Amino acid sequence: MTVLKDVSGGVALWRQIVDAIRLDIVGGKLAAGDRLPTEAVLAERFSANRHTVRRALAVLAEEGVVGAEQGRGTFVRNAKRLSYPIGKRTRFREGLKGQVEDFSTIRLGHRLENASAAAAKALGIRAGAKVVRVEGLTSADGVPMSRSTTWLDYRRFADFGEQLEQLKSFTKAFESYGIADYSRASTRISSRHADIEETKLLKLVPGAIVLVSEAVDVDAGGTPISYALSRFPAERMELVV
Amino acid sequence: MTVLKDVSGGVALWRQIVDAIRLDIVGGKLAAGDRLPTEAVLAERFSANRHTVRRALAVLAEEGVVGAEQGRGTFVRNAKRLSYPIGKRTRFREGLKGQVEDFSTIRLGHRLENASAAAAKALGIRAGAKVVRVEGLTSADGVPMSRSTTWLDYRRFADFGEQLEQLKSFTKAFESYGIADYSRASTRISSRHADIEETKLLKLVPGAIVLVSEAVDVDAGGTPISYALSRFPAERMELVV
DNA sequence: TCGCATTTGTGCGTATGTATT
DNA sequence: AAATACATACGCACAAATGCG
Repeated sequence: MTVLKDVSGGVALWRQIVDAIRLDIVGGKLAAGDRLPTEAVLAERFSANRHTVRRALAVLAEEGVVGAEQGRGTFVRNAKRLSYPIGKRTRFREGLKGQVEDFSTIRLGHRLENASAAAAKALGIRAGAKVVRVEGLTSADGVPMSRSTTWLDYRRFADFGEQLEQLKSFTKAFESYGIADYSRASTRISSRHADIEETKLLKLVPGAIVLVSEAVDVDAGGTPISYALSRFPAERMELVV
Repeated sequence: MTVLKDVSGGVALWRQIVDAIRLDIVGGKLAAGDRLPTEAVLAERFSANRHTVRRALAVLAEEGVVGAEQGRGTFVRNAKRLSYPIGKRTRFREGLKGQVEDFSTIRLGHRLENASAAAAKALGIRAGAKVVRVEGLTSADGVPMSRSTTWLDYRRFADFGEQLEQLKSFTKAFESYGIADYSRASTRISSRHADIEETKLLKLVPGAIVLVSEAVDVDAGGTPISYALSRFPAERMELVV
């Protein structure tokens, strides 16, 4: 067996520092206009060299999150983060109202496929049964906020993809099938590094973290109608229960 | 201003491969006993050299997630992940019942400190006010599952640390202050890389991802009683709403 | 205006990690 | 297994801008 002497975890220190500082900022510990601790102090805090801290700050400056001023310090420039509420009656658009000006969802297409074990279990059908798969990408004020994939039982929602493209809204598409109301049955939240496709579509740097929500919606009678897998950039969103 | 030509995201390729394969396993695409694609195929899939893939597999083997057998292939050994329920009446122990045999929490001590802006806001007190800070580490079947820090208003819960050490349970400690019932007011979920302390205590590889839950509990009258920050290893846990 | 401490900006040398061939 | 190229991280030194007395 290969012995791994490796003590670094394959994630560069500067990136961990980027994540830590950004979390302090978007999490509210540091407000817009606040001065960050000096590079020397940050280096001490993260047990890193000042160069390494400077690299992290350079990344954040590139993003517009902080700005350095020679002789004065480094300051927080932009501190906003979106909160996405999760609950019984979660609706994407309503949830983010008031937080953003503009809001848009791009439909990335739909197709028929055979249900995975996870999708089948969630929808209460047998694995391998035909399901409609719908892909979408949602942006707020031009910044990608969510990459989602939704599966629906083909027997009940054969033309869901077309309905959705026409009606532009899940709520309305469900209405066209006689579902006046629906609610969230369960949401499972996990987290991982973004894959290549997500990195590109969500405009992330490789190695960024995504929050993954696995949601099952049910109609008024409690029957599962959709199984959705949404990926949120952890650096831009937090989920609120 | 320093120009960042860097296009890599500070995450080593072998680690991205580790994460991707582990995701297939804990996500259900690969079940226990399944044979992984050959190293050559994986190398092709990730656009990496076979050396790099072998390194990733070595890490997963070290974790016990996969095992390589010469001449036969590499197989999935262990595929389980725990689910932690979040809701109005979340209690840690009850939530994980049935999923684990043994369950233990180590109290890592407590102390007095001045409330951070976040803690103060959550507890409805002024920033800088005295708060009790309690540290804990919870393990299931000997595997660390959660590292948590809880803050409480000193004026109401001066001896909470001592009570907790004696009574061994938050619920009972709250009872000793006359709080027969409490419930979850809000939970915010975010995600980031584990810091050094978390890496050590949760027995993670450096660079691993933690799910961070910021929870506020309130008494029957709706008054905030505690503000807790829990960190879960994303590779071992998921949160269920 | 000057001096001084603080803080960011820059250069260079070295060691180790990463990834490929 | 070895050789190569590049990224990461550190240590030290010094320059440049700022703010204060």
